Amino acid sequence: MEHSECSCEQCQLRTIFFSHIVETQLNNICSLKRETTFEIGDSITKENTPIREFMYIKKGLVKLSKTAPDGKDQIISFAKPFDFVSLLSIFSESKYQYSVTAIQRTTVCKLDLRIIKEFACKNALFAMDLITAVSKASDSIILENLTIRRKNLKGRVAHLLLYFSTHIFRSNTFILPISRREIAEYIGMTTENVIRTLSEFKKDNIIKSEGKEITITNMKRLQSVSEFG
Amino acid sequence: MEHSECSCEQCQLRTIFFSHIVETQLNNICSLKRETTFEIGDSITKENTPIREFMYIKKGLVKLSKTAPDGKDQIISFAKPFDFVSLLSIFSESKYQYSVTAIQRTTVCKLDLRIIKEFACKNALFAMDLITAVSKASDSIILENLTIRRKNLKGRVAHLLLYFSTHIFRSNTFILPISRREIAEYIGMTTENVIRTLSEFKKDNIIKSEGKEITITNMKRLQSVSEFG
DNA sequence: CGCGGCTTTGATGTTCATCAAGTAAAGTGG
DNA sequence: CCACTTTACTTGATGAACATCAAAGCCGCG
Repeated sequence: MEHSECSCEQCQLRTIFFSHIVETQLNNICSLKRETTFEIGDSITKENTPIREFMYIKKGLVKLSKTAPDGKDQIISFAKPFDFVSLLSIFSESKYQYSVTAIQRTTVCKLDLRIIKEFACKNALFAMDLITAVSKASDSIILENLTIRRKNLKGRVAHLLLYFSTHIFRSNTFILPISRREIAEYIGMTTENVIRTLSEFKKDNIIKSEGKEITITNMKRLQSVSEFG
Repeated sequence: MEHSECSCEQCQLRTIFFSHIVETQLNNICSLKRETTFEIGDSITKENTPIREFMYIKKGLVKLSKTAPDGKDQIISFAKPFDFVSLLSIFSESKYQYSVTAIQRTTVCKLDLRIIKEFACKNALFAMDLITAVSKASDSIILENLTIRRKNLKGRVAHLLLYFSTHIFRSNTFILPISRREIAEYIGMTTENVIRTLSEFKKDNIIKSEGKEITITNMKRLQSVSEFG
């Protein structure tokens, strides 16, 4: 974890997320921000710790997870910049319900949550922007979970590969930022069966893979497996 | 579906949900409300239809569901009064992502969504209340789904029985408001296996059941099945 | 270098879905 | 109101899908 600075003037989030905050107030907010960079595997927030900050991802990739009573992790979702993942329970709970962990080098901008709440209490349009963001973030998690639940093992693995290929990397070739075990924790299957499925995709020439490097060689086939599997 | 009226003066939701709206404005809002009563099985909202209204449940019980491309339904959650289920995607989407159906005689209060949005845009404290409600509603759905996913068949059925017993009816004896198939659609198993599990619970003297009437006779045992199963 | 974590494959067993068949209950039209 | 159709419920038999257990190779790291 390291601290760095990046100019607020060029921040794209500024126009998207704070569009209803006037310039003078915004500069005020920006002057209070703390920017932090997390390395792969670094914990950004931990479940059951108090929520004190409002955070957004400027760069990188994170996973959202929760540890079950038996010690096993469940991955809830992944988030990239503009996904505003830290919105999830910050307005309903005083403690994090989920952990957030960097799965790529990730830069996060933090603001004191009290300041954000104060602003929201005074600026209704900003509050409305927050509602929309919260609503979108939760909606996509709920929908994605439903989608995964109705697929079988192969369909789920195919779905995950397509998710990273189209949503995250926008390329047929990419470095999987997560381990086989993490895939399993996300799709709700065992590590062994995830590996078996990937091997099978490889044997059937649907993908090429070497370690974490994946190339989708037969996109149509993979899509069909995801849809009907 | 029938229309009726119930005095706003006694409405409990008034104090909870509209606590930051001044009396005169509130009376304004209340005068625009439309109250509707739905019978069991009646559709309250249908997925893919435009969202025009802000709704809250005053009485009864509903299920939230979505139809998969193959025609099979998935039940996302159940909601009782004060659960504000219609909050789910109304601020992020223009169409309902989910269907809401009455599983008990249910009374719903409807307000033009534009009016609510207008109020929220002017009244930041009200908007903050909305954020909290949206956040709570989605959080509990996401958490509940995670909880169910890590249980096996018996654990899931036990969990559902406990959910209705403790959350909804607050009694060891209750009339299940849903069919075996709906239980299956909620916990993600087949109808046959839900029935088999209930029969087994009955044989093991964990529950008594006759049709939809359920009595939990061995609560500790059922809790243990839910926890470890 | 050795240890632990990640990956891989195979063998085995359990859990659960599917298929089939029948009863009961509830809605439908003549 | 009764025959008819449909939907819900139930049980059993079978097989497929998936978890578990075991063993070994690989890689990074202290």
